[in-house]
Amino acid sequence: MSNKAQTVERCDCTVIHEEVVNRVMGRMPEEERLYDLAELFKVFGDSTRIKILWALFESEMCVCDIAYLLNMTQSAISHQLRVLKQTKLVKNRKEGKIVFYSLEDEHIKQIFDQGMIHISEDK
Amino acid sequence: MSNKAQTVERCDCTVIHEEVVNRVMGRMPEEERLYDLAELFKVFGDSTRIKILWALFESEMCVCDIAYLLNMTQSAISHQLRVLKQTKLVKNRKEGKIVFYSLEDEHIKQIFDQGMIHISEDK
DNA sequence: ATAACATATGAACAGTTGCTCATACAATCA
DNA sequence: TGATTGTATGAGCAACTGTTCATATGTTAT
Repeated sequence: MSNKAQTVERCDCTVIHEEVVNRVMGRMPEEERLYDLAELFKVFGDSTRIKILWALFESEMCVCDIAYLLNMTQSAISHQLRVLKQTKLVKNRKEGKIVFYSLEDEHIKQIFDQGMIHISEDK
Repeated sequence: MSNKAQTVERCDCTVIHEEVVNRVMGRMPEEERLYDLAELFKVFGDSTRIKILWALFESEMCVCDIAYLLNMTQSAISHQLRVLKQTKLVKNRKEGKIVFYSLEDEHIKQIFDQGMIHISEDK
């Protein structure tokens, strides 16, 4: 509605192709959804977390094993697992003092596979 | 090979499930590919860049129009377009003083769609 | 030429991120 | 009980990121 009025002052140049802008504006997803999408990708945008998730594609693992596998500190892994848990990408299960982490949603693999395809297409 | 020897000193705890670790280790993609994947997602991990790309799904646009559409500074958009160009996600075409940006690879949309599906599944 | 406009770019700054280190917590075992 | 082991967590920090601001570049119009 008054989207246009809101946006005028920030852009320091003239709108050149108003029809295009209006059409695209009408087809953009909600601001909040795009923000959430960016937040999801932000979580994927760290190689430690990518490695953890990829490891969990194969099997549930405890913190110690993941740390060993990735050649990293238990603390570093634990911190990252917390991030992954907060964003509902992994869940955990306790067995004595050992905590096993696994994927919350196997769907993630498809996103990674799509990403891999993109990377492979680069020359 | 000597992967195991290499990694021993960093992990400050005992490996508990050696069979699991070894199996997973054997099935992990190359370090570099996982790094590249993280780099790709890192680019997607910013809502400004997500918005720009989503806009370009619809139509090629010039810098000014994108800035207006997203209610942001021309400079901010220009900086982000540079990032997207460097990572080969967008290309541009010059027409007089106007520079039109468009997607380098329509494939990206599929990654975004997968991400959107994941977000929607959250309660 | 000079002015106007679209875009690019470098410096600077605030905010964020991922790790380390020390330590706390929790479960098991002696 | 105390010692050991697996995990979690807070503080601190160096590195990075995204924006703003000022200015440069390049094109068109007068």
